[in-house]
Formats: sequence, C-alpha cells, structure tokens
Amino acid sequence: MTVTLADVAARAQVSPATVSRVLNGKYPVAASTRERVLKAVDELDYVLNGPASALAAATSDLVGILVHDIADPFFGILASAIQSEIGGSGGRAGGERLAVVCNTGGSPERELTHLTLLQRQRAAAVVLTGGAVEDAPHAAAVSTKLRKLTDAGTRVVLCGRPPAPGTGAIALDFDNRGGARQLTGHLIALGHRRLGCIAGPRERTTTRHRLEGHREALAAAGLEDDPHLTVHGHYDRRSGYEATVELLRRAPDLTAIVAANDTVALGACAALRESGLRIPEDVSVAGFDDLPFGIDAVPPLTTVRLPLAEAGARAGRIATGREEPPPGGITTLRGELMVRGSTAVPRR
Amino acid sequence: MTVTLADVAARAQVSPATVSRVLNGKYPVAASTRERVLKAVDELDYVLNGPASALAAATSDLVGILVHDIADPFFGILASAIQSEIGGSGGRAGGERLAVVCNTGGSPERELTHLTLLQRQRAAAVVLTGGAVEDAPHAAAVSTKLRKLTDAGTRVVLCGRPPAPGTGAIALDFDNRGGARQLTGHLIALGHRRLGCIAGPRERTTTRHRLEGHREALAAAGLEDDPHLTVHGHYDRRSGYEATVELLRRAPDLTAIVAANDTVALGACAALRESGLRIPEDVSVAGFDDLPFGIDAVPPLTTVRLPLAEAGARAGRIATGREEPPPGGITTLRGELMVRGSTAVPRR
DNA sequence: CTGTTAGCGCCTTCAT
DNA sequence: ATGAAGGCGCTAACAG
Repeated sequence: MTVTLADVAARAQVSPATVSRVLNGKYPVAASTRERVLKAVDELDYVLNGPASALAAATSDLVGILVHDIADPFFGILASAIQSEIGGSGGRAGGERLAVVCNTGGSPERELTHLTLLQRQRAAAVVLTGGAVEDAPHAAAVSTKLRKLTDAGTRVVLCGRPPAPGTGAIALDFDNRGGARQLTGHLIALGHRRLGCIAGPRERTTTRHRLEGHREALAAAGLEDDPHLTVHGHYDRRSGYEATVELLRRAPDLTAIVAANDTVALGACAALRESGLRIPEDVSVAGFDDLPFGIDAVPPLTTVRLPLAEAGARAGRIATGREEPPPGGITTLRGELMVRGSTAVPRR
Repeated sequence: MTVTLADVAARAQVSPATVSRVLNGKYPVAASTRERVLKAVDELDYVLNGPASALAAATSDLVGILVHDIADPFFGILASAIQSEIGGSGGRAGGERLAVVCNTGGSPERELTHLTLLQRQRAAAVVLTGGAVEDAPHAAAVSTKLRKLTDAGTRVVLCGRPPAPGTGAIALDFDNRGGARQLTGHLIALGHRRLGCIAGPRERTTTRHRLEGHREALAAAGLEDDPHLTVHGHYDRRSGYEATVELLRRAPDLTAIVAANDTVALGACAALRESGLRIPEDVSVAGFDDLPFGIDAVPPLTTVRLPLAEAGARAGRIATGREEPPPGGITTLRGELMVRGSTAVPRR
C-alpha cells in the first residue's frame, strides 16, 4: 500500500538505484532520466523512507541540540540560529536536516540520556549549549559519551560551553570571564565600591567564570571581595528577586548589583522597586547576555551582549560541515559591554 | 565493529528476538533472562539502532513540533511544555521520544516542507503551533498533507491553531476572539473611546480572531470602528513601534492602544515614551499572551493570559496517546484578562 | 550513466 | 517464555 522506491522505479522504468541517485542528488544522472523519475515521484506522491535510508547509509539527517530549557530565550535564540544554518543543501535527500531539541534542565543525567538517544538515532551531529556542570564524575561520563559520538562520526559542537579535551568536540565558548570583568569594571569606574553579586548555581562553569571575572575587576581596583556580597541562585527571575532581598538585608549600603543574567536582573529590579529604591539613582543594576527584553526594562538594562545568534549560526554550520572548525577546535567569542540606563554613578 | 543486537544475543546466550523483547519492554520475558540480557547490553555498551528499529517497526520515536520561530518565547514555552510530556514511558525502547522542532517562520511553504520531512521520518506525531495562514490554496495543501499523515498513523495535534476539518487532526485552540473582546471591553469600561489597534499580519487566523473580538467589544459599546485606528504589522517589537508612530500621526487624540501581542505592546510603549507620552496617564497600552517579560515592563503590562504551558502539555500528551483527545477532537482554551498597571482611566 | 546484487539491524509473526 | 526466519525500504559497491 505504501509507495516505495521500487514502485517509483517501475513507473519511471529505471532501476531502484537510479531513483535513489536522483533523490539524493550528488550523482551523475541523465537529465531526461531524472525528469522521468521526478515525474513518477510526483505522480505516485512518493515520500522517501527516512529510517530505511538512514539504516542503509548508516547516518541520519538529524542534528541534536541540547539546551537547558527551550522556553528560555537564551536557548531559544541559540537553537533558532543553529536551525537556520543546518537546513538547506549539502546532505542527502535534498540535504534537509532536522533539529532534535532536547531539554536537559542542565542536569547531567538527562544530558547523558539524551546523548544516548541521539546516538541511537545515529544523529549526524550534536550541539551542546549552555554551561557545563563541574562535577568530576559527571564531566567524565559526558566526555566519554562525546568521545563515542565523535568516534562514530557524529560531529559534536559545544556552543557557549567550555572545551571538552580529548573528546574531539569543537568548542565555541563565550568569554564569560572577560565580560563579567568589563561589567564590574564599568560599575567601579562609575564610583561604586559596595557591589552586590547575584551568581548562578555553584557547580556550573558559567557561574564560576562570571564570578571570576567579577572578582578580577574588584581585585584590579583594590577592592575587597566581601563574601557577604555574593549570593548564589538559579538563572531565573525569582532567584534574582530573592537574592536581592537577601543582599539588601545583609548590606543596605550597597549601591550596585550585578546579576547572573538578564532574567535574574529583572527579578532584582522588581525587588528593589518594592523596597522603594530607585534604579539607578539608589542602586545600579546590571545583567548579562543581552536578551531582547532588556532594552524594554525601565530603565533599560546595562548588560553584556553575548553573540548568541552568531555563535548558534556558526555552530550550525560547523555541525553540518559547512564551515571549517576553528584552529585547534576551540575558539572564544567575546561579549560586548552594553551601557544603558540601569547603571549610573552611586548616590551621594 | 559496531555492536548489534546479535552480539548482545550471543553474549547473553539468547536469541536476537529475546533481546529485542527485553529492550522494548511490552513483552513477557523471564526475569533471569532479562537480567542476563541487560548485563550483556551494559558490558557491550550496546546502543539500539533507531533507524533499523523504525524501519522494521514502521514507526519512529520522533515527534515533530512546528513553530514559527523557536526564539520567540511564545513558541518556546509551547515547545517546552510539549516536550515535557512526550518523554517518559509508553512507547518502545524505553519510551523515550524525541522532539523535532521545525522553524517555519509561519510560511505555508516551509510548513509543508517540514511536514514532508517529518512524514519521511515516519514521525509518531506532529504538533502544529501558531495561527494558520488564511490562503485557500495553502490551507488546502496543508489539510491534504495532514490527512496523509493521520492516514499513515501519525497523530496530528493543532495547538493554538484552529481546527482543520476532515484531516483527523486534534485541535486545541485558544479563544483569541473572546480574549480580545474582554481586553477591549476592559478599556472601554475604563472610559476609553478612541482606541488604537495594532493588529498582526492580515492573512492569519490569529489576527482575524483577535481583531474580531476587538470589534465586537466596540460594537457592544456602540462605538464606531474607525478604520484609521487599526494598523496591521508583524508580531514583533519593531512593528509595535512603527505602528504606534503611525497611529499617533493619524489620531493624536487616542487614549489607548491594544497591541497584537505583548512583544508588539513593548514596541508601542517605547514609541509612546519617545513621544513624551506617559503610560497609562496619557495612553493606556495592552498586550496579549502574557509572556513572562510583561510583568517586568514599567508599568506592568495589562494583557490576556493564554494557557500556553497547559496547552502544550496537553498537546504533548495527546500526541503520545497518553490523554484522550477532547470530544469531537476540538476544544477551545480560554484566555484570562490580566489587568495591570499599563491601563487606566483616560486623561481628563 | 545505469542495472544488479547484497546487505544495513531490527521486529515480528509463527512455531515450540 | 523463547527460537527461527523473513522482510521492512533503501543504499552502495560493482559491473557494464
């Protein structure tokens, strides 16, 4: 009942192999034959059987994208950019590749599970986004899995995540440390001396790097790094709100807050406003990432712009073999300080 | 070199069939045998070949999700919710299903292309999100394709999109008309008489329904529907900005603006602010959807909350056969008016 | 440029 | 509860 390649071949009066060749391009076929085949395909309303091709060719047109949560614009923008570059020509069967998006919630277990699932699908490539967990056993497990994937011919790209040495994975990392240093440096230059810091979850690379940058800037200015001024939380609005309440309790004299990211910064703004504090007159606030909504905050959010779309696009191209990996398989993308209305000279 | 089912079978001293049965659950296998097989799987580090299973079983573990753009939180939230419900048990091989997210940009051509690609993958289900285009030929083409998919056993769910009669697709639609009516009604109740309306792209169902609701509210209040007060645009911030500039030019006396969605509303707010107008004192602004950032606008955005997460979760469950479709295969999810600071009584 | 021939790795009746 | 055997639909050498 279901139309197969053989049916098309019969109707076009050619061999199945020829039909296959026509459908997959990439092979010399006489124009007249091709037309006949295409006509038969059309008339029969034939649709190639993906699993069968994948089995025979030992590779699929699937590209896995691991994200913490696709509902988060940070990952949405990355995923969108990756996708925009994996379609089009270059592969088999019209070269259309499909993106398999996996929400991992940042959990290494789920990351591993999804990598296995993608391995099972014989994915052509896998892009891992977002910071990694800094737990040795987990990191090792992920590395082992990545190694297996690359060994099996799957291209693995780390996008916005530190390199995984020995895995054969290409890494496009963000310069979180440098960005954070610039940002805190900016606040210090404005005259701030008591800076609250809302950091992300402890065990993540992103958190550590941003925190290190922050501390480097403090150190460079000869400022003490008061541990009471740093609070850890998640990368969400609520964390920003709660951490700010806590920071204000601990240090009512702070004049600025650097948040783990833009979302957290919005939560911080909300808490400040509720405490009757004005932004930036009483307290300056800065975010990180430069997500689209930051510009519509009032005042607009000072932040560090990460080249998300660029990174995603590049990851997509590398994953599909349309762009050469960077030399050494590792490259770092810088952020750009975006000074806007939410930061200003401190009060008094 | 690559380990296969047969290798596992040999090592566990059972037949390939038994290994298959163990791996796919859903079949009586002696506990001792199962354990032996699982042990062999582990020792051999065996990973099932997805394409091969899919070919043999004539169905895959892939679920397609069509979105306009995954970078848009509206779709990100839907996709995230869908995904959260398609994993877990219920299917073959651990029941893990993977989400294939396709950006269509709302273009019917790309929608069709991606549906074909998913058909090629023998996707277990497809969820289409976002409003549909109201172009007869395109609508017919999409319907035909959906029919083919359902005929082939693929579950098709429309999420936030009107029913497609005769296709066998389940529809979970949002009550855009009712939501818009409430929203405009709210503004009229506040005393507004000159309401600007920034509508979405002309040829979309979502746009039409929201516009109809708006007009119904106007009519119910005996207000004239001045065509100059409606401007069409896209569902993005820039459209909101530009449309507002245009509306202010056409009708400097307007006291309220209802936007196509929250993103558009933010663009409108920006334009108003740049024109020196205060929100809501001079002009009230309302959005639609209730995306997370709306609450952080200053003042927070009055809007209509759509049950995105609920709709997505339900779509995911229906797509994976874990929930019964609604009677008649069609249901409408209501929105809820969220009155916040961006709307107030008109000036004077 | 096109046809022929073997599988790719698994599932699934049908027996036992 | 388990084994045996055939085939799912396509691609990839080889020939020619």
